[in-house]
Amino acid sequence: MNRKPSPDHLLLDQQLCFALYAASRSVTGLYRPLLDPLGLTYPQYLVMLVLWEQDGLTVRELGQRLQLDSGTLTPLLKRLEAAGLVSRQRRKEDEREVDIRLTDTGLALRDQASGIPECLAQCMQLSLDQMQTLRDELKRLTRQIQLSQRED
Amino acid sequence: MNRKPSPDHLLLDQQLCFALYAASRSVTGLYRPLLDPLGLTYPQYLVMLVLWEQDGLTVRELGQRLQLDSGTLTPLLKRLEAAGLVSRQRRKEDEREVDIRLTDTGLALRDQASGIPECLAQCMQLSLDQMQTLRDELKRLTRQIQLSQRED
DNA sequence: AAAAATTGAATTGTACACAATTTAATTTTG
DNA sequence: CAAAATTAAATTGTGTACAATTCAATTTTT
Repeated sequence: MNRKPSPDHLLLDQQLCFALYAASRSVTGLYRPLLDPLGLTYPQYLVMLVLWEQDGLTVRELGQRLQLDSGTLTPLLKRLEAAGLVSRQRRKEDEREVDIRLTDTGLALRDQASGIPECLAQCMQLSLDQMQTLRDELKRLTRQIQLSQRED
Repeated sequence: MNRKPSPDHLLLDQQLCFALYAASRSVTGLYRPLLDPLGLTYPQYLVMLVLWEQDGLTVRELGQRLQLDSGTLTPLLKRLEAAGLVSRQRRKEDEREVDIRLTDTGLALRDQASGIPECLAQCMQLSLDQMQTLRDELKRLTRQIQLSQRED
C-alpha cells in the first residue's frame, strides 16, 4: 500500500519534449557535413537564409525572425563578419541599430547552398506533403507556446 | 535572362529544420520556470528522467539513451553531483565505467517533478492523441536520420 | 529643453553540444 | 603473456543559447 506505481508521465519515451529535442539535434547533425564545406555552422546557416531572403536587416530584426537574442547573435555575426560573409554597420538614422548586410562573398554562397534542402529532404525520407504537415504542426506548437508565455 | 528567381527551397519558413529548431527551443523555454524551483536545467531534467526510470546507469548508457556524449554529460553530471542529486563511482567490475546513482535527495525530487508533464501538456494545447502522433512522427524522423547517417 | 524612461547592442557569466584528443583500463592478438 | 587494439571517461576547444547587466542613443515626460 506504500508502493506507488512509477508515474508513466515521467517516462522519457513518453515525452514530446525529448522527441523534439532529439529530432532537432539529429537534423542539425545531418546539416553538419553539408555546411562544413561552406564554412558555416547550422545557426549561421539560418542567419544566411534570412539574409539571402532579405538583405540589410538589423540585429533586432534578425533576432525576431530567428527567435534569438543579441547575446547569441552578436558573437555569431562577428564570426560571419570575420569569415567575410557579412558586414556590420551602425545605422545612420539610429546609431543604436546595427545593419547586417551580405558581402559579395556572402551573396555568392547562396548558390553553393541551393542544393542543401533537397539533399536533406532525401535523407529524411519524407514526402513533400509529410514534410509540410509536420512543419506546420511544429509552427503551430511554437506559436501556441509563445502565446501561452505572454500570458504571464 | 540572367536573373534567376529566388530559390523557394531556401526560404526560412519553408524549412522543416527551422520549425524543429524553433519548436525545440520554445518547449525548453516552457520548462524553464517549472524546473527553476527544482534547481534543474532542461538537459539535467532529462538525465533525471532516465535515472528515475532506471537507477545506476553508466555515463555511456545515459549517453545512449539521450544521444549525448561524455563531453556533454561529464560536466553536467558533475553539476548534478555538486547539487547532491547523484553520485559518481567507478565500477568495480570495470574501472573505465562510471556508475551514476541517485542520492536520496535525487530520488525524492521525482515527487516534485511529477506534475510537470501535465502542466506542459496544458500549455501546448494538444490533445493526448495529437501529442502522441507528433511525438511518434518525430521519433520516426530521428530514427530515419540515424539510419541514413550510419550509411556513410 | 532637461530628466526620466525606453530601446538596441554588446558584454558577462553559466550551461550545454559536439568534434577531437588524451588517459587509463580492459580485450584481443600474435 | 606481452604488444596492439579497443573501450569509457575526461579533457580541450569552439560555438551556440540565454539570463542579466551595461552602455549609448533615442523618446517620452514633466
